[in-house]
Amino acid sequence: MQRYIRMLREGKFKITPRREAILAYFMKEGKYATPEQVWKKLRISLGRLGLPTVYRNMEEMHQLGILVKVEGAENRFYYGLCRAEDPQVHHHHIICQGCRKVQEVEGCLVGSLSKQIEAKTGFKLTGHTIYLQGLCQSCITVDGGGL
Amino acid sequence: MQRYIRMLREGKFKITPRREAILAYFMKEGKYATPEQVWKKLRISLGRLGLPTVYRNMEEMHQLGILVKVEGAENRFYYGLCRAEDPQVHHHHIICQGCRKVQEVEGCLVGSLSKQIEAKTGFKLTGHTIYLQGLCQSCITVDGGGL
DNA sequence: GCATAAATGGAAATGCTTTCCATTTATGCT
DNA sequence: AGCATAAATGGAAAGCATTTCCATTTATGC
Ligand SMILES: [Mn+2]
Ligand SMILES: [Mn+2]
Ligand SMILES: [Zn+2]
Ligand SMILES: [Zn+2]
Repeated sequence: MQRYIRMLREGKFKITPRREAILAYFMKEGKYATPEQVWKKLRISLGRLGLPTVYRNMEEMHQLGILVKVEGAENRFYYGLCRAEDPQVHHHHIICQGCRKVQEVEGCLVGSLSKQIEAKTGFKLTGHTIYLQGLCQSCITVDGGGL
Repeated sequence: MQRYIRMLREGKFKITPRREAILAYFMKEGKYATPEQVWKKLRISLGRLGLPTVYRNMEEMHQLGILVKVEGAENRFYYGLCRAEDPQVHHHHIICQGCRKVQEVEGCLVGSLSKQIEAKTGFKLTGHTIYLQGLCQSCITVDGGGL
């Protein structure tokens, strides 16, 4: 938690109850969620909470590297906590299709292949985004988990 | 062209002037585009053309594997023509950030690494989506191309 | 404590995408 | 060629995730 608070401070953001609550939510859940899902949950304990506030804060946290952002089905965006030691260091994530848990995948999947890709296509690679879907240990066994 | 027409037929879709026009658009442009961009262009020559028709047809073509669908910035979706011999055979695409040209990248970037990923994460991989961004030959030289 | 810029919430706006439905059209079959 | 029929189409309206506005509240440094 302190880690993420520090990242917010470094980004010149104030530490507010709403931001702490959002961080706590993701620390506890460990799964990816939409701003609306977070809002519905936190609204209860926080009394008052605006949906735009949740959208704003989650997007800011994404910009800071605290949250991963992925496009789910149905044209909505989901966010999950990035647990890498240093989120700035390029890496990827895999998301469980059963329970929506997010897990780090260290290293870059494209790095070692980039030369080949550039040779074959004639393009110069400037960036990439990878969405890995899978099933986590517990969802493999119970087949379906929690979704 | 005939290739794509055949794919439509196999999907039980009728061959209409609108569908032919959309295919022709992508054959000619070779770049990715939003339904709205396609609509604005085709509306002129077709006289009458509904934006929902373009959305519907492009999404159907995407389902058939004729068009690639990517999320551009600003939360909009872009489509580009898939030129692989057999679109059903898994492969990837790279998109030029300069001129938006779409090009095939044969083979799978994850395939050879999947065992490693599964070993490291404990997840079982079930799928993946890769967005490769780059600069095509002509956009490398003129730095910026056409965007 | 105080000043001040940042954060917040509720309402309203945005804007991409989809739905509705009456009308038109492609296609298979006489 | 003519017909029947399910599919396709367009215009208007609706949906809906996300953003913007702005008056009020609050975190933070001094
Ligand atoms: Mn991460
Ligand atoms: Mn392709
Ligand atoms: Zn799981
Ligand atoms: Zn280019």
